[in-house]
Amino acid sequence: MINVTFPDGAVRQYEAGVSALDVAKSISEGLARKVLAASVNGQVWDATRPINEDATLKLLTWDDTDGKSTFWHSSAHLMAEAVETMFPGVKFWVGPAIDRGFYYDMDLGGKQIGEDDLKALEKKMNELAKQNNAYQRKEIAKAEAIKYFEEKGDEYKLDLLQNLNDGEITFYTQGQFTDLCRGPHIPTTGSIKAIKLMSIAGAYWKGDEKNKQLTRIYGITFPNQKELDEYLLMLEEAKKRDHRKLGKELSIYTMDDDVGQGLIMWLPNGTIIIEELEKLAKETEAEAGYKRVVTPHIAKESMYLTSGHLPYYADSMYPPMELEGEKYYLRSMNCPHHHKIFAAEPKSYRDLPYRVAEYGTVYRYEQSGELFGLMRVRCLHMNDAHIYCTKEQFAAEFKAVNDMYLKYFKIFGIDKYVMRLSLHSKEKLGVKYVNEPELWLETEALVRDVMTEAGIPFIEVQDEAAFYGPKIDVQIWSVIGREFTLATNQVDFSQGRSFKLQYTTQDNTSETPLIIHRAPLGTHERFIGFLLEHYAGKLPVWLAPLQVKILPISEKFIPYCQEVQRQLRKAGVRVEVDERNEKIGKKIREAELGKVPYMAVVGEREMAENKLGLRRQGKGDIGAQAVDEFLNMILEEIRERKSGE
RNA sequence: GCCACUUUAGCUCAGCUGGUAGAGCAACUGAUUUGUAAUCAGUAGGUCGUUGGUUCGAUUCCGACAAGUGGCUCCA
Repeated sequence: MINVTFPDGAVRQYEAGVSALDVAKSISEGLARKVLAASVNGQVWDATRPINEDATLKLLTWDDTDGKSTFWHSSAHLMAEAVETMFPGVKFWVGPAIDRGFYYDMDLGGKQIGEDDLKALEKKMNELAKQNNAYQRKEIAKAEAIKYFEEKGDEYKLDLLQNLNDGEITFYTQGQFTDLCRGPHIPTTGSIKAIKLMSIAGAYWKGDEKNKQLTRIYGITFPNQKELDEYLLMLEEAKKRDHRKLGKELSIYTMDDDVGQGLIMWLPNGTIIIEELEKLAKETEAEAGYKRVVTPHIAKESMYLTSGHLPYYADSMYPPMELEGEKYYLRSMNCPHHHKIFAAEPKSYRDLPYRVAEYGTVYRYEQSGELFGLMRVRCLHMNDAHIYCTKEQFAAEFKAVNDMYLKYFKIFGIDKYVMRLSLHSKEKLGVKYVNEPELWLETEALVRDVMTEAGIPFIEVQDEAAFYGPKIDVQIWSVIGREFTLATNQVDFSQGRSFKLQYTTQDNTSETPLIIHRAPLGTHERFIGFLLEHYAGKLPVWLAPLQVKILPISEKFIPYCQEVQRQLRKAGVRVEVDERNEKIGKKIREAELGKVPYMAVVGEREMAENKLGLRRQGKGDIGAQAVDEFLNMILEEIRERKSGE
């Protein structure tokens, strides 16, 4: 007999060799039907795998993250079985569970598949699921495994086997399909009741674009149809707040084939948002001791050789223009110009920290397939600044930048993000990163310490640094789940030396400053794209392109409305009168759909009492108010940059 | 850049197996002068992304190119 300890601390005795599924059955049949996998001594196991020793046991169901991912991983195998049935000779690479569903990468031997194939595969998967086949685990010797896949001619699984040893190799079989897999899996295919194959994509083998491209099929499954329907509905809802849709509906920006891919033209509404953001940045930066500068969008090749952009970043730059025997590049970053500003006049330690800020326009030649609405474009406006400081000043300056983020995030109510310490990768020194192994480690430690001391939670990721140093990136997600860096705070130990930037110390010697590159508001493009989604288009009053819409009940009240408009405009409020010959219901509806924060209905009563019949977007009628009373209220809301709800 | 898909009026979308296109909203005109999420009527608007090919005939079939979308690689 063995002792099985449950999450609540209860201990029950079972015969050795009992499976988690048996345990579940001993509790209730209903529970047994729901069990997908089990956590045995903290490891996720097949629910059917025998437990031979004392163990702590947690039964995993659809409600557990590990239960879901086991379910999805098993679904990937089910899909593979369907694929193999329909396309004999297919070779498989890997098929993991992901945040939402699963995928499987495969080599279809040059065969192209399309959406019709997905439908056929779904149908096949449903048939196979109904067979209710068991997922059977088998431990297997390496030699035998190699033999199996050699006979099958599957070089991908053979590649996987290279890194595995005897004793850690298992095969899983369900129905007619056998796969090299560490598991675990759900007990039987029958619990997969609702299946949706989402898309086909190319995926480079091992994620390297020099390798062959495999076919990847994404799918998702659920234990019942209702949850699948809900999931698909949720995706539909998310699309409604997609910044590309809102950007069009609210006339924020436009693009044009004749202008070029990834080149945003900001319409008047979008431009208002830009100007408000810049106002916020300029106020904040002035307060924090930054000086503003303005620099050109191009520079000669020589500067980008000095900066390291041409050796390390050339792929992301537009090709040069030649004139008068010189090559000029459109800039992809503002830093070199700012370094020249630093170098323009001699600096002493008394001038440091020297902080220069510019809403800098940069151009990046992003590959066409990477462009994405406002989030990934080829011309961007960065909330850029560079801080030149001594080593001693670094920690305080770096922290001050982090505080600036947090201050901004509070204003915008941004709370779903991850701070990421992006480190270099040793293998790519001299290729992607400047070749200074010691300095990398030193500055990475410096940043790590600042973050730890400030008590700001962060994660560390290899091979994500800038070419000139490590950075803290703030990661956010678009409504369709794509991850982006919203803001960034970077250390640069390299360009100061390349540009021979120096300051005179107290001892009258020369030192090279450390440089911080920072963009707490990221770029206008990505930040506004993010804000549109974050607010679902319902921007707070201070950012709203149109803040108040005055809606006359009939044309008799237009002169009064225009007078109110004059008053509000004089105070700096963005206001318009809906003078159209329409009924009030329609004017309200359109203002609501246009996401105008305040609507002022004006009829006989309001005009007689010098009032406005107010509505708040999304909330409906909030009662009548005197014009100056309303003006004071909205001015305060704007001044305080209140977030609305 | 690579894989898959999409592209019809300003917007959202119909258009079965090839016989040169339709709706709703928006726009314009007129009527109505309106009290908290769509007043009624009329008018105008499209060489069906571009370009080759197949065909008596192409929005429809095939190819190329462009842009967009979902991924991969890459990134603020």
